[in-house]
Amino acid sequence: MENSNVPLNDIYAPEKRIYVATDCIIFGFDKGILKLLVFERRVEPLKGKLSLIGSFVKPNESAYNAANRVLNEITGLDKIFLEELKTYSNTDRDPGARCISIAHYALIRIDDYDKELVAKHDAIWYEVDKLPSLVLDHDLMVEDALNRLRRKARFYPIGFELLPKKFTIPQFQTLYEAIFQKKLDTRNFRKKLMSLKLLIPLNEKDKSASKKGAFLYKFDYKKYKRLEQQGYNFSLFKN
Amino acid sequence: MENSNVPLNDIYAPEKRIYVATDCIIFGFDKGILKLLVFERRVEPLKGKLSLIGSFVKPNESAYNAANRVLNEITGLDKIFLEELKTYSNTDRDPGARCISIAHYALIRIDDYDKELVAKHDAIWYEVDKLPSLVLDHDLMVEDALNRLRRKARFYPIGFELLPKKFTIPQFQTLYEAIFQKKLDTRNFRKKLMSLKLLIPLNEKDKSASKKGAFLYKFDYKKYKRLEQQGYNFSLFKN
DNA sequence: TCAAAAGTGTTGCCGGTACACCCATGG
DNA sequence: CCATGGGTGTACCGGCAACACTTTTGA
Repeated sequence: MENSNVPLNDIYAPEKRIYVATDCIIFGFDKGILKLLVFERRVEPLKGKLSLIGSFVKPNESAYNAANRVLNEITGLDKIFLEELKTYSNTDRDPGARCISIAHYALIRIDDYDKELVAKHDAIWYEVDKLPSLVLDHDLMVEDALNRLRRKARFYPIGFELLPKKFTIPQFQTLYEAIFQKKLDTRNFRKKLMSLKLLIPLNEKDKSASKKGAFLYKFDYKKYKRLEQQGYNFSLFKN
Repeated sequence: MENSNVPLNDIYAPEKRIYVATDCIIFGFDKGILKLLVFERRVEPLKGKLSLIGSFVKPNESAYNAANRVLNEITGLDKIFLEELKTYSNTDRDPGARCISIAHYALIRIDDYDKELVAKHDAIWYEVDKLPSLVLDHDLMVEDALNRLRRKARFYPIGFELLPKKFTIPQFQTLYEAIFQKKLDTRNFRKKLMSLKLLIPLNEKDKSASKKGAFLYKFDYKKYKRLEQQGYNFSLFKN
């Protein structure tokens, strides 16, 4: 708004209050499958119904901070990938009150989070394509978040946000196949990923998935951030 | 939020109220220059200061509707390009009150709008790169909107939203040069634009800019929308 | 007749895509 | 010794970028 330093009752509308909340679409990747963290209500109202995890935005925090707080309460994680998705503000979206939600989406490493915390909050990981219907407009939020994730993953190598800190190229590829729901060519994917020069090779192999074992890498986050600020083009596919 | 059908005082936080507003970053294109519509305060407080045009979101409208209403009040225009940009919700962004703003950006044809309405609202078109500092966090909003416009224009031929209904190829190119702030190659630009097959040639010339005159075209909006839904790739440049 | 903008093709290069086989190893 | 997944190279093709001259016409 364009004003400030004026008494509230002067320019700030005395209209009916609008509540401000945030909801988080939390993606994880586990055993080759893309998952979503949702929350099952164990009490009335809407007992047994699934919903995204959210909260009101408190007076002393930004919407981003609110989303971050929610995420931290449930997963114990901090400083993870968290971005604003969009705002949902239809007047009839929440029959309980006039309430808008500033949705955020997050990418987390499933093996990092505190499993006890997750369980304690009645949160459950669902496979993205087996997710039942959620309350309110949360299905729409999930759909929008998936589209956003796909666009983002096409142009940025954000896959690493969902993988363990040490990961293999085949893991990375499996993740991308899960996101885009199609098979990718091993050689081309590898070539492209390597050409970004953002993976630091480790002298270690992960033998959990094969007898031969695959080399582990870690992501050069600092270099990535530097290039990103220079507007570097990371796109992993054209189509 | 995850709840509904419960008394307000039950789950809806009784915390200090957060006000919900929207601000519009309105782009126009006139005489080869990219412009922004801002609003000059003629009364205290902040007399003479420039600000974006905004409003509180009313209880009976969505944020998008609020932005649309604001735009309509000032320009008389309806059904124009209008998209959510992002939400600004830092606790200290508005010293007058705890207020968040769901910013939207709009692209309008300057020759279409009602000049009287604009003048009556103390609104002024400023060249984008000569824009003075605005109040609150509005400078940041403008910067974000410009980046968004550039990204959007790189992947979608949205230029037509800013041009008159009948326009010439050189006009289109000048607009893109204004957006990206660099010269583009005439032949390549034309070739690429034509290859999209979204321009309908008219048997008319516009001689206002040259003696030879340039052919006029109109945009095939329906075909564009159809292709857009199919996920067609419109990108006008790679870099 | 000239100034000023409109319009037009070709070529090289880079990057995307398609495609099939050998390697290493644990069981 | 074999089944399983890891890892590698090449050839074609389309699209991007670079580049200069002719056309039209009002003044």
